[in-house]
Amino acid sequence: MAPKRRTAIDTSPATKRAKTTAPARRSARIIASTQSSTLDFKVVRSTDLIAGTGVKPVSDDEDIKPTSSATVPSANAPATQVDLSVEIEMEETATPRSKAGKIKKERKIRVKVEEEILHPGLTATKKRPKWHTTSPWPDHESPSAAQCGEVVHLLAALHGDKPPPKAMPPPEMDRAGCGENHAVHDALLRTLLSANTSEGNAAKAVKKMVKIYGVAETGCGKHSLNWQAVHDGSVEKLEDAINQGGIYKIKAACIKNILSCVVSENKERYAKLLSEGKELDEDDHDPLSLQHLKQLMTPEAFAELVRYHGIGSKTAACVLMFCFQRALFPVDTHVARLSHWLGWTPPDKPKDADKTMWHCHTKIPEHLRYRLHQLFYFHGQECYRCAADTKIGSPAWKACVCPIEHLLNRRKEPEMLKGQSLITSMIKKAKTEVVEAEDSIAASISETVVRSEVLHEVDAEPSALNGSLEQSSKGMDIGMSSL
DNA sequence: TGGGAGAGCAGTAAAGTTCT
DNA sequence: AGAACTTTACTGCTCTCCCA
Repeated sequence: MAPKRRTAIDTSPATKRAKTTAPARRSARIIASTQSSTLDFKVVRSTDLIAGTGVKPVSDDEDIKPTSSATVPSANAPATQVDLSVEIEMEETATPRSKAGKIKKERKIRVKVEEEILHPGLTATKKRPKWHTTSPWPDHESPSAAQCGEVVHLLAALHGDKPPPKAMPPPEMDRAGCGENHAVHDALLRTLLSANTSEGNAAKAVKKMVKIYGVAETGCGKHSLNWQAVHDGSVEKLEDAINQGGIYKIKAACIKNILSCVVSENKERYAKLLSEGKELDEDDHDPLSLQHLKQLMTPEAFAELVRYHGIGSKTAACVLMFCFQRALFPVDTHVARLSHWLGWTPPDKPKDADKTMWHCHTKIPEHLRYRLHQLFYFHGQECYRCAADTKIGSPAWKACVCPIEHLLNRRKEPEMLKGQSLITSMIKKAKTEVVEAEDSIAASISETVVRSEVLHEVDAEPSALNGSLEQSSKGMDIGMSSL
C-alpha cells in the first residue's frame, strides 16, 4: 500500500518551530589515507557528535574503521598518500532524534565520505530517479491513444511529420543538440550542456569548446567534440570554455566527474573482459566509450545513466530517445506546458515534469512518442498562442492560427492569473500574519500562562482568515464583473 | 528498531522578464 | 536604472509511513 501523502502545507506549530530554529552545527574533520589498498578513516578534530545521547563520542585521533573493507580501484589509487581530507558537518536539530537515529546518521555520513573518495563521479547519496512502469496518476485517463493520434495528425499538418530518423546524423559542431549522436558519452554530455539554458547559449558553449579542445580524430566519438582533451584538461579550463552556457561551474564539475568516472570504470571493465579471455571490440579501445550501454534493456540503461551526478530523468530520457532510439517521452518545458493545456495531466495536481513524463510514457503509444515529443517542441517554440509568454488578445494572438486550439484549456489566462495570484498572495499574507502573531504571543507571555492564551488565539485566527478571504473574493467578484 | 520508499520543499546558478 | 521575480533541471534534506 502506498504511504499516506503529506499535506501540501504543513503549518503545524511543531514543524514550524523545528524548521525555524537554527540548528547547532557540530563539525568533524576526517582524513582518509590510502595505504596498501584499504581506506582508513581518521578523525583529526572532533566534537561530541552525539552529545547528550549517552553514546560514546569519537575521541580525537581515534581511528574509525570503514563499515566494510573498502578496496580502492587501481585506476583511482594515488601513487602516494594524497590529501583526501574531507570536511563534513553534522547538524543537531532542535528536535533531537533517538540515540539510534544519531548512530544511523553518523554511519550514513561515513559511508558517504567513503563513496565520494572511491567513486568521485558517483555517490551513494544521490537520489537516483527510478524507472516507472505505472503512471503516478493511474486514475487520470488522458491521453488516450486516439487523443495522441489526433494531436499528431493536426500538428504534423502544420510542422510536417517528425518520425524517428532511420540513420544517425553526423555530429553537429555548432549546437549542443539533445543527444542525436552516435557516441553515447558525446550525446550524454552535450545534453547536459544544453540543460538549464537556452539553445543559443548551449550552442555558444559548444562552439567555444570546439575552438579550445578541438575535434576527436579517433574513438567512437570521432568527428565530434574532443572529450578526451576535456578529461585531460583542468576544470578551470572547462569552466572557461562553457561559461557562456549558463551555470557553467556546476556543469564543468559534473562533466569532469562523469569523464573521470567513465575512464576508471572502463579500465576495470576492460581488465575484467581480458581476464575472462574475451576480445575487446572496436569501441572498447576508446577509454570514454559508453557504447556498451546500448546493449542493455531500456530500464537498465536508464538506471546506468542516472547514476551520474547532474543526470536526471529528463536528460537520461533524451539520450535514450535520440541516441539509443528507444521509445521514451522526455518532458521539457514546451512538452510540459502543452501536456498541461491538453489536459493530459490532472488539473488539480501540481505541475511536475517528472510525473508528466512517466504518466505520458505509460499512456502514449510507443510509435507516437518520438513524433509527439518533436511536434510539441517545435509547436511550443513556433506557435505564438502556445508559447510560454503568450498574451491572450494581443495582435500577435489574433494573427496566430493554432491547429489544436479547440483541444486546449489554457488555465493561465491573464485575467485568471491576476485573480489567482491575488488570492494566492492574500492567503500567503494571512498565513504569515497567523505565524507572526503566534510567535510574538509565544515570545512575550510566560511559559506557564502561554498554553491557554495561545490556544485561544489560534482558535480565533481561522475565522479572521476566513473573513479576510471572503472580503478578497468579494473584491475579486467586483473586479471580474467589471472586465 | 532499522531500512527503504515516497513526498514536499529549499536551494543552486544564470539569463531573461517584469515591476517600481 | 535597478530591483525583484521567474524559469530551468537537478540535488539534498526532513518527515512520515510501512514492513521485516
